[in-house]
Amino acid sequence: MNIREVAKKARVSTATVSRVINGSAPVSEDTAARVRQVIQQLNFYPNTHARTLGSGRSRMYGLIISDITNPFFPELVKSFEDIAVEHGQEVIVANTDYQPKRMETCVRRMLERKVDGVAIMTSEMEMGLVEMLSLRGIPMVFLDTGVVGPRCSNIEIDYSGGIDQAIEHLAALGHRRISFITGPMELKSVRTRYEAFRKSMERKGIPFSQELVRHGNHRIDGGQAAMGQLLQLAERPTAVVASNDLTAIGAMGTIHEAGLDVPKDISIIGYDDLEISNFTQPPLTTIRVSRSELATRAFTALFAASHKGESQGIAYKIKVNLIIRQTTGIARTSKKQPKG
Amino acid sequence: MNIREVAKKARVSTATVSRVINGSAPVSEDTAARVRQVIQQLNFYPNTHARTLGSGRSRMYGLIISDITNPFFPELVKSFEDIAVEHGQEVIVANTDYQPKRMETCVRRMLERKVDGVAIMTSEMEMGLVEMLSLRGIPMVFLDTGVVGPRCSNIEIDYSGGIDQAIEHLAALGHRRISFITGPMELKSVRTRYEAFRKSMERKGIPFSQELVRHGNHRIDGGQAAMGQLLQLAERPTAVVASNDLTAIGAMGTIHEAGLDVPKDISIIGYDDLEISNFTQPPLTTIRVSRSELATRAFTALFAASHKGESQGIAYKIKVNLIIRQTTGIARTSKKQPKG
DNA sequence: GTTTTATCTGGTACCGTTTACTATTCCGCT
DNA sequence: AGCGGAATAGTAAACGGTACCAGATAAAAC
Repeated sequence: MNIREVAKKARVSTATVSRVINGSAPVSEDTAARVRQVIQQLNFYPNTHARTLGSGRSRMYGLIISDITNPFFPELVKSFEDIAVEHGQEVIVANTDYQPKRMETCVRRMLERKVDGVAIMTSEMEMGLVEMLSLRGIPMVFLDTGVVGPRCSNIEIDYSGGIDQAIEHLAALGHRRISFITGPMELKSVRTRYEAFRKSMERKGIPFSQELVRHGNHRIDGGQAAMGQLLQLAERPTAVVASNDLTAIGAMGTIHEAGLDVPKDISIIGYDDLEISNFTQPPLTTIRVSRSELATRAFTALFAASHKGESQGIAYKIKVNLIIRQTTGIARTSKKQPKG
Repeated sequence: MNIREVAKKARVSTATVSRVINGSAPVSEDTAARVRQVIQQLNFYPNTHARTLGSGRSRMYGLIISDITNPFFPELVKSFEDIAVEHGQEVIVANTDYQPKRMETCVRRMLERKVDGVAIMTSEMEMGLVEMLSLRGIPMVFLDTGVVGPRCSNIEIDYSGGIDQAIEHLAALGHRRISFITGPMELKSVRTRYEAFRKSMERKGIPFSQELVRHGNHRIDGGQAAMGQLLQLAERPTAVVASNDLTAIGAMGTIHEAGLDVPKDISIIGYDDLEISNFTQPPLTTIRVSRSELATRAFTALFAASHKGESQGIAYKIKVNLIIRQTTGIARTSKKQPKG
């Protein structure tokens, strides 16, 4: 079943069938109707590979993420796919598994499949790879790299703004001893958050001490471990800001196990606002990063470059906002430590 | 950059280059080395679309799931992808969003992309579509449909076995008043679990009453709502079995909000064993369905059919097992109801 | 020494579209 | 009537590989 059969049955040339399918050139209403009917009747659908080969455009975008298993990503993937399908594009996704090295495999897969553009939504990057794509004129969009150039857009998440809101909120509740649990420090976005935390504390005139900082891995177990260490402190924090929600969830678990209460003994703030964060016990106060906005921006940038001939990249900035739920409360006056 | 350029530079024919790339026919070590070097040097990688068009095989499998946002699926997707890549295949995934109608779009996308096989890991099905695939000789593998035929395999999850283990466990703890919260009853797998629950109760000689059954939607909010209703009961259950983990998590939330304790007042058992279920407060007792086993089986079935010419489908059965954590405990003697 | 066989290589017809480039028809206009 | 130009439709050359067929060479068998 191919375009030739359709053409024969509709008594037209393959070119005309192609024109009807793509609306790429005017076809008289009579012929068009006839062709459409045959297509329907034969249940014909064009072979995308042949299409790509012939036209040079695959109608596909690549989406590179760190790990589909990290709850931050599925929502992003879904939003991106939805909007893509709406615009007649397909999406192929690839995972880097947090390894910058695997990024190469991902990019290569994108190139082999001749994507019309690629959204790189991971923090771990290899700048050399940008070149591979850029060289071939493939539109790109990044997260937090800051690079914007021809066919290369960037989306910047206002991490600092979020941290500011968090510190502000905690300060208003009387917290002065605030911990921070980071993610893997290799990631730029993690360092950004950490730096933002320091500066924000400084700005608020809250004493910042290295002893209140612990490193996690952006997974639940990392949060648990880090919180474990913080609870060992002679004077433990009254509030903890975590680099992401999973870390915060892990921290909460450890606090509970230690027989302490959130938020009575310790307040917690996460980052991301995963869907489950609304259903933890108690529901997590967190800084929301809208995945759908992220997806929309990424798609828009790509679409502008690949379909509207927009050659200059765009620099977006995404605002985040603090969602106050029930893991933050008035600072416990530290005069009495149940566990000292 | 194409195979012709490589051929020219290596002073061989395109056929030879193709042979070197695919190892499809013997090539002398000298020429092969030369070709490989040129490929390296030019950083050449073949165009998959042209490859597919020429050979008729796309080296891609389709994976149809309900919703990537449902935490059950990402792990499945990942396992499936990993094993596929290991075998030189790629994966394209499509979501049905739980709508049987959208299944058609998914299947069509698979056909357009000429996949070498498709794994349909959703419960919502449209048997007519099987025909579309079957007609074109595309290998398939299903979840819980029971259909096995030429190039059509099936994986059956032993839902009943899991429910049996759950009821057994609860009975041993002295529970006699056990609730069940279902998922959307349109799904076969949901009905199977429900039926299994009834039968298992009967077998154990525990009185089963319709009033103890509530319907959820396999999402957290459904579990919350259903649990809310159960708490209204004059005599409320001492244990609840949920059709999946999300439902169980929702139910737990409602119980907490009502000022009751899990498992002291009410025991809870989920189904699936999501990653987060290990980190709820308290960690959820649940019936584990191994996603990686599911993925492996699905892939194996497809691979056997598409690469080993195995024409007869395979019927797999996957065992599940109860993971006892901390949401189940000794049944509270119902003499006193705090909220009556 | 000739035939057979195996190994290696080149030539080229596909695969199923798209897209120049042409060819035809039908207008309105001078 | 003759002409220019839309509007339609057809022809055929790409696109970048694969795979079949055939030729050439070398090794093996007789």
